[in-house]
Amino acid sequence: MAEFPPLYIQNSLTRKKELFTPLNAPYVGMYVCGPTVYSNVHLGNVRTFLTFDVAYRYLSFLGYQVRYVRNITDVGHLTGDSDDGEDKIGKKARLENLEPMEIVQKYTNDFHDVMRVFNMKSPSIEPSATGHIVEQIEMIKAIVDRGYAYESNGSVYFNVRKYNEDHDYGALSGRKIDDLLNNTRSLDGQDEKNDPLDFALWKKADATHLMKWPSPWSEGFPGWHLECSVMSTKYLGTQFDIHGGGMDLKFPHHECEIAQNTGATGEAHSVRYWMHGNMLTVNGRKMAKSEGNGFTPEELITGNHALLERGYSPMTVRFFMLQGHYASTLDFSNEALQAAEKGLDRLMNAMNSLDTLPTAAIEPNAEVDIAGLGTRCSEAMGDDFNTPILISVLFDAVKLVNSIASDRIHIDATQKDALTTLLGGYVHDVLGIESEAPTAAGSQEDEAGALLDLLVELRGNAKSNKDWGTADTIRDALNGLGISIKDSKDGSTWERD
RNA sequence: GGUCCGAUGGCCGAGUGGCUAGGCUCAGCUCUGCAAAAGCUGCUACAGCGGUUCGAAUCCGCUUCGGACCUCCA
Repeated sequence: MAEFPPLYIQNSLTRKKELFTPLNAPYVGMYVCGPTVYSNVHLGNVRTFLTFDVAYRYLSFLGYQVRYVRNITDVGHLTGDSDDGEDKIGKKARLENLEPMEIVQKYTNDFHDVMRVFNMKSPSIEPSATGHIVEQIEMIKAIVDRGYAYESNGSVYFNVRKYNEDHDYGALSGRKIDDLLNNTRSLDGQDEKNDPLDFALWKKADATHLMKWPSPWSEGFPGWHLECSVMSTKYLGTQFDIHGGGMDLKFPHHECEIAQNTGATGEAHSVRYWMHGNMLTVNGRKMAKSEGNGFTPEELITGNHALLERGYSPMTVRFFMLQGHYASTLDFSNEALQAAEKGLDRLMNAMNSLDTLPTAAIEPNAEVDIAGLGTRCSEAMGDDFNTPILISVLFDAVKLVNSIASDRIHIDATQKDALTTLLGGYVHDVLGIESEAPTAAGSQEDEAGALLDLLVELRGNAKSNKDWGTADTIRDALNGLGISIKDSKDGSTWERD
């Protein structure tokens, strides 16, 4: 690890960029709030998971052994904060006429498909809320024992005011409890709570409720915020390194999480670095289902959506998102996607030409500095995972590769290896960018490739005979099939558009 | 209403006191039978007003516009 520059992370809790020092190097614990599986994920969700996928990849790249925990929320997420708020899963089950666990399975499968399509690494552990009901009940007991929660009509609520006397409720989100109180809207059906600020740890279920479990207080279900406190503690301990999630979870979800953990143990902040990914916007507004401006990855790929001029590949979208920093809002537009598509194409062409790069036995250019490129790459990532800067350095490498390929610059075999390792490491391992394989099956692809090679060879012969008509006929016909020909001094090559 | 954040060239998007971000687009040139690809060159911007400073896109103040959170949200 010594050869890499230090890693700095913007910590939402302290609002400072801090040197990252793991609690127990070389181990790193990272918890990320996963999806509530009651509907298809949209592109905005994808952005957050991409942010932490890259963090996971880079930490691993640095040599850390990362335990990456990302939960599945399959119970407890209510449609509103009032007492008659319905569980999102239960509601969807009613609407789709399915068992709640069928809903959970259906959308969990969808989520995993999407993660795969965008080349996200699987987390080390993917726990679900329903699998940890016992632990959640235990944590509620601990919080009650410490006096920070109370029972009311079979439900249990967290006592925010009492907690705030001993600790700082609002430390993460920068809120003052009195401001919160003054600005809390009056919601119906909050009679059970002593204070509008209090939030549910356990909710008593009515007779029609589909998902419920026995507890010391009632047949019911856990509150939404509780699962993350419980599962992060169970798999990463009461203190761990990184906690991530979307910006919109900062309050109240993460604030409540801190309160629960602190309330249950008496120990202050259990998370050392809080990271929050910013929102994907459309025409300046947050992409959200309620706005009707969200689209699913499938719509994105097919282009079958009013906002999309045409389809874009998952890698194009991945690359597009990585060209912005995770902490900034990123505005979606067709123009930006198309620009990213071309840029990615240029990057991947350079990657593909690495194998055939010529190496000169003599006089490699002195100014070629592969190690320097590598330093700039790791410095960029070390500065709060600054992928846009990393990509700008990678394009310098692309320029170098192209110059070598066209004999303008010479390198030796050692430098070629270093360049190949560098690009492979940052493009594939860190950024998770892969070439998008043609859809054709392998053997057919081989056959087609052989035919294309033959056509290119025939065209080469025609060119040698200055038979431009034949040469252009072949080129134009292939262009019509979506295959372009590139001529160079050493001959011609083909590639699919 | 409260809290916080943002405004960068034709477009997207980094950068936070002096030094070329990068990608895409556009124009010219080189190479090439032509084209494509590639390379080179050019287009050199920081919402407005005021202040601090030898020097500000970058710090401070005000103004305008936009957004997020405060309710479920990645």
